[in-house]
Amino acid sequence: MGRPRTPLLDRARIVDAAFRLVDRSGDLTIPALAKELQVSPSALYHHVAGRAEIVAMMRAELVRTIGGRTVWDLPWDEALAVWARSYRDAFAEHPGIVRVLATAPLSEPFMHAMYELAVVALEDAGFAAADVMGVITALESFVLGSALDLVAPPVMVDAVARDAAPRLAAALDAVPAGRERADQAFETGLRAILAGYRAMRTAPASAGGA
Amino acid sequence: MGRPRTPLLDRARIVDAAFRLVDRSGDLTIPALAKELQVSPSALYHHVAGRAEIVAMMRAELVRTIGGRTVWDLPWDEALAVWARSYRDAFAEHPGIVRVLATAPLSEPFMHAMYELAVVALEDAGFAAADVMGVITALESFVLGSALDLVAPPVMVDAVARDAAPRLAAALDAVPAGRERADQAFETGLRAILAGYRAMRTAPASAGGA
DNA sequence: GAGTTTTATTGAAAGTCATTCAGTAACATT
DNA sequence: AATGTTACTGAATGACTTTCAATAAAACTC
Repeated sequence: MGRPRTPLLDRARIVDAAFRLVDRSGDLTIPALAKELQVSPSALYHHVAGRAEIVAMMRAELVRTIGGRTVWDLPWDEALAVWARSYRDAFAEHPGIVRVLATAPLSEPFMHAMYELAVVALEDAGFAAADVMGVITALESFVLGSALDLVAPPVMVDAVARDAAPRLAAALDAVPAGRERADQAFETGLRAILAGYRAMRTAPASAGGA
Repeated sequence: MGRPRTPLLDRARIVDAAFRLVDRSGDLTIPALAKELQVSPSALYHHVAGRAEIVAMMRAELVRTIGGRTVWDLPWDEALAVWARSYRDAFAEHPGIVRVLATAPLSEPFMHAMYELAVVALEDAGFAAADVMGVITALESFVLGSALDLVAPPVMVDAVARDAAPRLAAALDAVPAGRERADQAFETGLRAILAGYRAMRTAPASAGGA
């Protein structure tokens, strides 16, 4: 009892353990986290405001690793591709974190630096000022949706459903299983979006109802 | 006490109340749902197996409304656009349901009929068999990500951050707020993806859709 | 270096939530 | 009318987040 000779906790150790826990169990609870850290649950509250703050710190850590991997000096479309891939990879490295984050996502001050770089790169590449945020947001939505897809249960077509949906069954047979399936879909979508963006840049479409 | 003269609950009334609750509070708890239905929490367990089943029923209801709205007789790209918009609209009509569903999404037998129609339409339009599922999945990922974006807190750039991220601040000023912002980003991304898909398509199997 | 304040932990407790189960009274069947 | 079934209630369990007084070591003050 009482204060330990050397501190058992700090914010870094808490986030690390939180990642370990989520990667292992797919869930984040205070009792489990305290156990992982060999500490009583209430001890955590001297270092973080609560569970929500731990989640926010994990999100920040994730964003940090994304931002660090992207090189905005590349041509804009290559830079966007690198950005999207490392964004999704960051989720793929921690499967199960999507479930924890999906309920209150992103748009933290941490994102500002990253967004700033993206805005500059796209405007310098010739995108209309009014379009830039839409371009970034749409790509980010695709990335987040693809991260969800990564952890979604696979579409199963059993023997019964095969009769009702033969073409679907055949289309699924033509595709690999598991992670590779999700990777292919992601690359397909990424290529399509960037192709569309290239066309939009030369012939700018003011998004909206026009 | 005892059995009521006329039944207070059935599965339909439970789902309805669950939608009302989620639309109002953004959350789904058994006590709140029971209160909405003027019933004790334990009464619900005579009609559904548990909270997870209520969520599954809400998901099924959502999928039902999506499938009914799409017309696959249109040219493939228009059909895909209608499908994506009604998919997202279904979420937009129940903001807050994304949070409840995001942790275990879709790919139910309910989706099979819809997928089957999409596969047929795309293959008839000239997409390679190996590409079709990727095309559908990528678009679906974009739709789900956009649904998440719909309920995400807006990116705020306060006075301090304005200095650190001036171009981001300007780009945000060039864009409307709230729902319209999300709608614009969605339309931007949808147009880009479809443009990319058009370029990817090899050649129409036969002139014009059935 | 003795006394005081600050700090990092524990353990108990309150308030929520999902779920189960024994009781109860109306309905349905014979 | 007797019996069984059905649809509810209320109490209870175990898990969760969070708060707070108590404790003892560390850090500071003089």
